[in-house]
Parts: sequence; C-alpha cells; structure tokens
Amino acid sequence: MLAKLDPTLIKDLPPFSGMTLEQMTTLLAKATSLRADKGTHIFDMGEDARTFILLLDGYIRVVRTTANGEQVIARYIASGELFGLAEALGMTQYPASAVAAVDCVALSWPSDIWQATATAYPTFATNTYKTIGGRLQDAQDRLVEMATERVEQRVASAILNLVERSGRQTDDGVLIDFPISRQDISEMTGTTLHTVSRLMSGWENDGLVKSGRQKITVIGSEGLTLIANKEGPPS
Amino acid sequence: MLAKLDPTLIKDLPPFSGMTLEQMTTLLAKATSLRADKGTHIFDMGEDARTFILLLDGYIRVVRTTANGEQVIARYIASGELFGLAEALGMTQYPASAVAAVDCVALSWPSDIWQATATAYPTFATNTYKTIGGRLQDAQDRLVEMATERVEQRVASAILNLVERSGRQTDDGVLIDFPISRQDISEMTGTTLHTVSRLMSGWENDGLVKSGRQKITVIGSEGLTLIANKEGPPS
DNA sequence: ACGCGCGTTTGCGCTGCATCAAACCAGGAA
DNA sequence: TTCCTGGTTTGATGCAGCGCAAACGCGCGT
Repeated sequence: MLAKLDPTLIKDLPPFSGMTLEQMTTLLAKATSLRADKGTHIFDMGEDARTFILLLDGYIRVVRTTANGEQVIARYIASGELFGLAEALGMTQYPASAVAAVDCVALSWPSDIWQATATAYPTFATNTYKTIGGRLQDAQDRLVEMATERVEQRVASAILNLVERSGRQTDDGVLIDFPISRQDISEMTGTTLHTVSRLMSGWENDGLVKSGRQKITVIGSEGLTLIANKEGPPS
Repeated sequence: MLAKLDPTLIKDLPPFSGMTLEQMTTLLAKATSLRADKGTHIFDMGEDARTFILLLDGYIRVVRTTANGEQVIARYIASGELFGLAEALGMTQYPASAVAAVDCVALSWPSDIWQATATAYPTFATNTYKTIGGRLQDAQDRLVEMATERVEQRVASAILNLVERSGRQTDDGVLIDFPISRQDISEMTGTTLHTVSRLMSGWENDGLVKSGRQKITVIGSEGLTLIANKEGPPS
C-alpha cells in the first residue's frame, strides 16, 4: 500500500527532524495513507482517538461545536503538521473535529503505537511535544486577545496569522491559499459573519485587502498590522 | 536541606502516581524546596525557564500581561500540581508569570534534568503530559466560552470552576479557599470588575452567593449552573 | 448556457457591557 | 483608636457590535 511512499520526501518535515532515514523507513512501514475530499470529517469531537495523523497535502480545519450548535475554529493545520495527538496527551477521545478544508492527503498511525514510538524515537517525541507546546501557547495567546482586544483588531490579527502561515504570493498580493469564508473568520474570532463582512468591505475600500467568494488577498500587511495594534479611541 | 522531606507524603500525589518509593526518593534528592510569600512572583513571563515546580501548599495565579499592561489570568494552580513546564514542551522561556495567591510552599527541579527524568521515569512523563493535555483542553474550552457565551454565563462558569477545584465547605456553603477579588474574576472572564461586581450583587440578592472582600461563598451551585447555561433572550 | 444555491453585502434598531465618576467600607498599620 | 489604602458598590451615559431582514451576485453543477 505504501510502496509508492518515499521516506526521503518526508524525512525533512519538521516532525521528523533529527531522525535517520532508516528510522523513518521503519516508522513509515506502520503508517496508513489516507485521502480526504474537501468537506470530509476526518474525525469528530468525542470520538475515540484511534489514530494520530500527519497531513501531507492540503489544509485541515480543527473545529469545536458547542451544545447550541455553534462552531468555533480552534486552528488550521497546514501540510507537514501532525494532528489528532490526543494519545500523546493521555486522552482517549478527540477534543475537537478535523475537517478537510480542501482535498487532503495524509498518513495515519494507530494511536496505540504512540508510547512505543515515543520511546523508540525520542527526537520524534520531543518534536511532537514542541508542536503541542506551540499550540498551547497559541491557544492562550488567542485567549488573551479575546479578553483584551476589540473585534476589529482580532479579525485583522486572524487574517495576518493566516497569511503568514498559509499565504501564497500572487500578482495582487498575498493570498490565503485555501477557501475561507467570512463565516470561517467569524468563527475564529468570536464574532458574526456580518461584522466580518463590514470590516472587510471597509478594508477593501481602503485598498488593504482584495477579497471575493471564499478568497482573501492581503495587499500589504502593514495596514492590517496597524489596525491589529490600534488603540481603541475611548476619548 | 531536604532532610525533613518525606517521600511517603508526596508519592501519592497525582504527578507521581505509578512511581515506586525508591524512585521518588531519587527524584526528591534532586529537588530544592521553595517558599513564596503571598504576592511573590515565582517567575515572570519571558524569563528563561530554569526550573519546573511542584506546588506543595498554597495557590498560584498564572498570569499573562499584555503590551498595554492589561492582565489575563490563565489559570490557578492548586497544591499537588506541577507548573512551569516550559521545558517539557521545548520552550526556553516561561510563557506566563506565576504569582503566589497566598503563602506557598513548593519543590523545584532544574529544567535541564527534565529530559533525563522523563526517560528514567516514563510514568512521571506520561502523568505530566496528561496534565498538559488537560490544560490545553481547558484553554480551548475557555476559548469557545469566550467566543460564544455572554459575560453573565462566563462569570458564573468561572466561579463554579473555582468552587469545584478549590472549594472548602463552610457553614454558609462552599467557599473559594483563597483570596480572590472582583478584579481577579474579571481578568479570568474578559470583562471589567464593575460588571462582575454588579452581577455578584445581584446573585447575592437572589441568595445564590455570599461574598465579601476577596471572599466568595457559593450557597448552592444549582442556581449558578442554571445561569451558566441560560440562553440569551434575543427575542 | 442557464439556473439555483450559497456566500456575501448592507441597512437599521437595539442592547449588553464598557467607560467614566464618585462614594463607600473593611481591615491593617501606626 | 484613627487613618489610609485597596477593594467594592452603584449610577449615568455612550457605543460597538449583534440580531434581524432583505437583496444581491458569483460560480458550480447539470
């Protein structure tokens, strides 16, 4: 099944930095490849965490759904990143759902090999915990942001983040290279799609962004950065 | 220095569950004891993460300060919990400050023994990662809460959490057993002390809580639970 | 090429909460 | 005891952003 999978292509990804080609080959032998069409739920919140996954190509939306059916986007996973790491944190169920934002290709390992793998390849374990650390910090950053900043700043920050992590140069500027709606942005920033739409219309008039249906291009990040840091005018 | 420290008293704490008495003794030999008076900053955000710490007695406030000088309380650490775990997540600096909410006693280990310790005592490592997992989940829960719930519900939830994790039975009800101000609550829930004060005055009138200077007693948690889940009346 | 569905835009009224302001009160220090 | 500091209460006022509503238009599927 994985005959076509070449260790040399993958071994340079951050999660495996420090591992030898030989180690990689052994690890890859245990993996299962996985395809997910746009919109597919790779796993759902509350499900038993049977696998952890490496995204090879595409983008994943990590989503939490509340009791009232509201959604919050916890983060986006880009290619080269691991996700579904519940087992590494001693959890038996996934704390959120993973949805393919575009057609995706991934590699999955059964959760129960985590312990053995982590001890066999300490570098791999360390790398993984580093990304988890990054996510914890990120979550707390966003918490601070939600608590202290106004909607306008949060939306600007969110877009800047997306551009930074998943931007692609185009003629017009830097494009977020997966389909993303106002609704999505609102679910990342804790506001409504209406407010996001208004803000972005404004920015489009000011020439800061160029946006269409599920498409956002940032003309120059300076303008948005300015907005993201702008003091509220309580005077 | 640690002659007085008895492994048997400590070995039953959650972080060490599964470790033998012998292992505990070896681990404790590497620890330094630590006292912190109320208000002391045990470490500050941005500092190099030189130690990880086990709180033996007291309560710690984990705080983030923004560029504008605003504060957000990330969480409270109760006795028996580890904190300052930056090293375990591959970070070189503390991402937040730790302030003693009351007089505290703790045990600290140099960060650089983390790797060796984790490999020597896999149970300990697993336990630690489990608590980190819990904190990540908690952070994301709060994120969802901030994004979807109104202030009233968030404040009610926060108080219920505190009561659950650090409540002490008294004649009147369950008391949060460390000094906590309206300001503190506001910094946990992303609002102002004014709003918190108003809400709590209301609840006091309704007989749900009894509160004084830096003191909160919950009469019966049912009432607050109801408020925490109450739909906003947009009709 | 066409139609239809879904993402988007925009207006309007309203309200939850922040902001500003001021008085009050409990408890520790001297 | 009395002062004084730091926490708390309460009122008045304003506005950011939400809820509701309606129209619009891009682009995908057939």
